[in-house]
Amino acid sequence: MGRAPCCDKTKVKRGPWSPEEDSKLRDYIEKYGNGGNWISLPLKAGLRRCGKSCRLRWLNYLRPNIKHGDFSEEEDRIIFSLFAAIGSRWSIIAAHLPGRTDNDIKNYWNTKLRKKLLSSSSSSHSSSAMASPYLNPNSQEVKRPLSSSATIPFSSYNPYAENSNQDPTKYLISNINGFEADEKQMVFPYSNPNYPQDLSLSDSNNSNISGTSGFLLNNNISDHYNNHTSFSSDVNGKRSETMMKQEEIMMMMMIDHHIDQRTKGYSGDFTQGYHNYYNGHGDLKQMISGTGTNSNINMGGSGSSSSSISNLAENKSSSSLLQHKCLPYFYS
DNA sequence: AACGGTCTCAACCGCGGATGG
DNA sequence: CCCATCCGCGGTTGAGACCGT
Repeated sequence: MGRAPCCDKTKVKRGPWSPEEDSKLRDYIEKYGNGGNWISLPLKAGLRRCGKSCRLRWLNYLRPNIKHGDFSEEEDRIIFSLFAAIGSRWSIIAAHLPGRTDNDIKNYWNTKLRKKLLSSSSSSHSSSAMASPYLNPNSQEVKRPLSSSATIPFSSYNPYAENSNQDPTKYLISNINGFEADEKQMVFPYSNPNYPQDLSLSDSNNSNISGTSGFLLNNNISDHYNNHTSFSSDVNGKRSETMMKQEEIMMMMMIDHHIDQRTKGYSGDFTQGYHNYYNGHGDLKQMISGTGTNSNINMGGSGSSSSSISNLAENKSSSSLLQHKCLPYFYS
């Protein structure tokens, strides 16, 4: 016993749209809008089409400012990053790519990007730096994090989702920065331009990407946790383990992104450290939870700090904090 | 040129959630 | 609270384009 169909399939046209139909639909919507009711629109617009078909045609093809054609590397990067964070939530991902539709991104992922991952899994020297975060370093098997069969349901993955009718990605990101969501705010891994000091990366004094030092992760987040009581009260004064895991993942993505940017044009090996800059015993989780003693993390390579850091990767194409530290959540 | 296999992407399907009576 | 209706989403399909032989 299935659900009743939305329209009489014998009375509506199906299949590809003709230019005449496109023109009728475009003219009608530009004149009257959809009137808040797609089902009744075809009749009013003089189209023998299902309302859902009209909606789809408008949203995916006819509406203004739709971008067709190849995706840029930057768009690839955003898709990869968001897919790693939230899985196949195409509409949310599309919201961060102006002019792209969820359908476009879904098709692009299924036909191109997924293959990019597969090909990178069989090559230890992938040319795609962004592909690496999705490789399981142990099995060399590619999995889709947070797919429908993922181990972490989204409701628990984002403990704030049920309290927010906002785009959960934005909500999450805004909470990382400790501020209200801002529609104009750029999505992670780009820092909030209004508050660049809150969570940012900068090059340390001795930033030689071929070895001696590296990057500083500047974190004033714990201050915000202390100062933003309404945020804290959302979770009864404490941030959940899940929330902190998410923040950790987001930070790793940001660090990866920064390293990728900083090492453009550099083809040699480099090492990537991960430790408390001053005390040598902190880690990202401590920093996020506010239990660490410092707000900086050195992302350096060899040199004076090398004895206390753990080198996570030796080759740029496979070096990724996300790969090494984030995947346990996905694969557990 | 002809054919078969592969790829692309617009369109469809059905489900879950939101909404309103 | 229940039910009907509609919307939006993610998964899937299949016609046509493309490619290799």
